[in-house]
Amino acid sequence: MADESRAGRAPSIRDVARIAGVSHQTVSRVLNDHPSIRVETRARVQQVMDDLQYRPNRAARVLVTSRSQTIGVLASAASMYGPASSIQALEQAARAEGYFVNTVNLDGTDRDSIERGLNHLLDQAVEGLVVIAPQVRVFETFHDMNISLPFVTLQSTVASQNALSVDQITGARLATRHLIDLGHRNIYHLAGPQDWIEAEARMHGFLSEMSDRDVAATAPILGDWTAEFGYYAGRELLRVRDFTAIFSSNDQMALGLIHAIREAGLDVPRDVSIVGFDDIPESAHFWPPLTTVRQDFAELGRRAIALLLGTLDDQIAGQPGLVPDLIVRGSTAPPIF
Amino acid sequence: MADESRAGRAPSIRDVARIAGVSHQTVSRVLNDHPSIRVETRARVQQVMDDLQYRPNRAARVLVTSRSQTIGVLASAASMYGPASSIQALEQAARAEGYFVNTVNLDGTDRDSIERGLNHLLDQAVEGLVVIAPQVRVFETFHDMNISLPFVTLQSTVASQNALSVDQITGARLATRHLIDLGHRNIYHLAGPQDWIEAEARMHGFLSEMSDRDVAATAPILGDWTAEFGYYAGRELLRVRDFTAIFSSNDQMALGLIHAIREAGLDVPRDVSIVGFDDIPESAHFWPPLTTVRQDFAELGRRAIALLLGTLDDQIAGQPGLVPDLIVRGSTAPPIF
DNA sequence: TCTAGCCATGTGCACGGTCACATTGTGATG
DNA sequence: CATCACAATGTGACCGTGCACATGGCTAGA
Repeated sequence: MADESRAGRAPSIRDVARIAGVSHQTVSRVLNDHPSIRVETRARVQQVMDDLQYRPNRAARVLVTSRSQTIGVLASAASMYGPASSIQALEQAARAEGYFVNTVNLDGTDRDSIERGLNHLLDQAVEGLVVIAPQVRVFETFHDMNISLPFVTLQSTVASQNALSVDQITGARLATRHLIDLGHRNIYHLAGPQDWIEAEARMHGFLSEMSDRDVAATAPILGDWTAEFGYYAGRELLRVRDFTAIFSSNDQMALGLIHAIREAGLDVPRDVSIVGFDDIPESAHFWPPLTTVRQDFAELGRRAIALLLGTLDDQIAGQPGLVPDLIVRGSTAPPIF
Repeated sequence: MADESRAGRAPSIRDVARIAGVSHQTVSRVLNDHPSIRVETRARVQQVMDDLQYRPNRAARVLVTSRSQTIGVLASAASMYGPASSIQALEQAARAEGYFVNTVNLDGTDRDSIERGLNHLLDQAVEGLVVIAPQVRVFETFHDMNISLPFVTLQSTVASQNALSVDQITGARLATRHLIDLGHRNIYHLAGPQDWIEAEARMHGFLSEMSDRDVAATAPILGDWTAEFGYYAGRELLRVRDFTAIFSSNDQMALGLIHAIREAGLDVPRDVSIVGFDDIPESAHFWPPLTTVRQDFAELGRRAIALLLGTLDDQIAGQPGLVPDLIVRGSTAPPIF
């Protein structure tokens, strides 16, 4: 019937060309801002494109150029505060550079899940990869796959060209030092899951600082990041009350700890001092407001894109990495003797 | 040099065909599980594909079929607890149905941002859209664009075929009723931003319930969802202490309120009862544990996919929508007279 | 034995762009 | 005035798949 485009297919470059009375190549040139086009011609073609509501077919373009202008993000634990913040910032940074971002949430840490996610991204012909692999397992599995694409890993605290992270050891040391400086000598550490790279780094930082200051440390407790776990761990710890401070590996567990402590009729920070990690937005309004270690997740995301796109200035590149800050609030105080 | 594939291009269906000694179409059949292929042939082709590490070119496939097997998610506020939970569940559900998911985080609520995000998804030839549009503005702007694609909107409390949401009004009524039943008569409502659909619905639910029970209501306070705001609003409210309970439109603001109340030397729930909304995982460990309204965000995400793919059983389709639950914990008690 | 019908496979084109190269016309230069 | 460079445009092939249709062989029924 209509002579425009048949079979429900969207108008193509050739439809535009025919109506505008030019060759398909000229239309392509308009599309790509080629300099050698008469203003008048460009305008006419543009007009037809608007009339037809023409939109270039990305698949066709990707097919011939093998370039997608897309960066893939492989994220595990994407709903946690840190990763979520990084992703958001990263997406914005990428967009500013003219790139698209495709995010895949892994549904597990097993090799299969990772492969599935990776395949999805490779199918999209992504040109680079940002891997948020906070778990050892994901990190290693990913590396084993030896990808030929340029990629950057986030939150993995590994001395490497393309691994970006906030210095967890320093952060943990800061937290621990703060407690020691306040006079605490019996300090527990509620760590994250064993298979999380950053959890291990924080634990390491804690133990190093304790040892450097000649304070005896008990074995850290391995948690699962949830407030729930912090609560039960707190209850357990309170059965033998042989500590005056706890350094929790994240804010949620710290919240659970405080809950347990207070439920036992004790006070934070009078009876027990608590330090968290991450500085989630809620921490400032816990009761008491939580002393914690702040990491700049957004900056991490931005740097990932900069590194990936190679637009990293020497200035930033020369920096030793992101350093976290200790935010002292109300959950820490000197111990009572 | 090598006779395999030239110019760094990945091996194609034809490379596989040549080496396996069949036509490219036969390879295509193996790829698509066509029934009429001799087992032996299939095995041989499969072997070559493995050897070459062949992976089908999605762009080519999309180009010819105009089907992408991809669902687009247009998300605003994707880092908030609700949307994030829905997205994660939705992604999993889609994957189970053999679909991929592409998520775009809007970087603003203006028309331009929405258009950019939408264009990105359309470029990917998505076959359906899930729009997480909790703000009025996003919701309306999106509808104005009258998309020809099938789509579902989430979190928008609108009576419509393709708008899915938890019943906010009921939720707000539940919270309010709980407070009234406890004996409270001076109840404030700390609402969400005016331009959020669900904030308005909750406010509406609050006012309706108050009016139904003949309890006079003061004008709600318009917040911004943050604990920070809740804190300052609390401080402000406490200057004239003319209430015994506050229903906060989300848990974060409730946290801020509790902070302010406690800082003023008062107790929750003895002096003031607080009810939140959402039941974020931390709420159970606030001090006191927060009475709040739980919404099943994950189910919402799953239903979005089911609705979009039309696999929704009549049973579910007939249901009136998701109903939230009141979770009574420690932040509410009868008022002191 | 002939033929219909199905199985297994092959041939050629279409999808919607980009790229390399060809073809004009035009003004500057010697 | 011939030559040349360049601007503006056109032509045809190609990217890697899937689809429609063709082909040949084999089996079963008339």
